[in-house]
Amino acid sequence: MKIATWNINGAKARLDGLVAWLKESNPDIACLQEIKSVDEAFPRSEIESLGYHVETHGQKGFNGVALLSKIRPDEVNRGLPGDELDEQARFIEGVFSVKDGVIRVCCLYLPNGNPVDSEKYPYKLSWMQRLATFAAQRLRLEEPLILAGDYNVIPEAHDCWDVKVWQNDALFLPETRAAFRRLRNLGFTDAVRATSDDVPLYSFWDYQAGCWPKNFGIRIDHLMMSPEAADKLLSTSIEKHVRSWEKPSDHVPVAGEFAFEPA
DNA sequence: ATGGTGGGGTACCCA
Repeated sequence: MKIATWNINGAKARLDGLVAWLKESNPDIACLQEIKSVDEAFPRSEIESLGYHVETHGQKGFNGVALLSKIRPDEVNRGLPGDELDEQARFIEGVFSVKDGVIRVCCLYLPNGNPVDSEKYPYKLSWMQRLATFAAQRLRLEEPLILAGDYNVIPEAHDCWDVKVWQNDALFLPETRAAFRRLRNLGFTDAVRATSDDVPLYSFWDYQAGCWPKNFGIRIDHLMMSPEAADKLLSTSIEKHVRSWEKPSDHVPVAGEFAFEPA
């Protein structure tokens, strides 16, 4: 079973690429971020016609997440718990039946946090605290759980092309990386690093200043796995070629192949 | 060189 995450940077603008990617990559579950669409305007029928169930948590103008799946979710939850006043659409969770039980997949779009001297950085850190609290609660279920999404976190120095450029950025500040490590220390494993050495690997290349042709990238899109999910991980892929497609997103899909069987 | 590009939606916000 293939589970993928992709920040598509606008569902309507990226529909052709999304359809092409679903046909080519054929994920069983796809977590999309930055759909930049309200639920009613999401291009649902085009995706359903490819055999996917579509669940969205949309918002006007920016943010918004979607969960596409070949198997119908048994349960769907929208919004990260812990702050009822937070109206930003950044989180959707689905529970799916598989052969030996269930898997739980959360699609998240973590706040960027820049500029760091604005209210946006404390919002990012509090969102990460809420995520850790939620994740710790979910771990007690002892289920295969995958927290997939655009974390807007560069975990380590080798996850960016030049530390000097990123050292004061909200994506790499010590407090940001410490909050990400807290997830790891709870028991979550980064799927890509579970299947690679500490070599530079990127999932995002800025549109500006020729970052893509120069390979000036960062790795900020992650699949974090509970122990029960990590036990089933077979392989991962960063689908880098998608960045060369026409009208690309600035992110590429990141996927994990898992030894879960359909129910 | 304080730039550069792109989506959303129609004046700026967000990344």
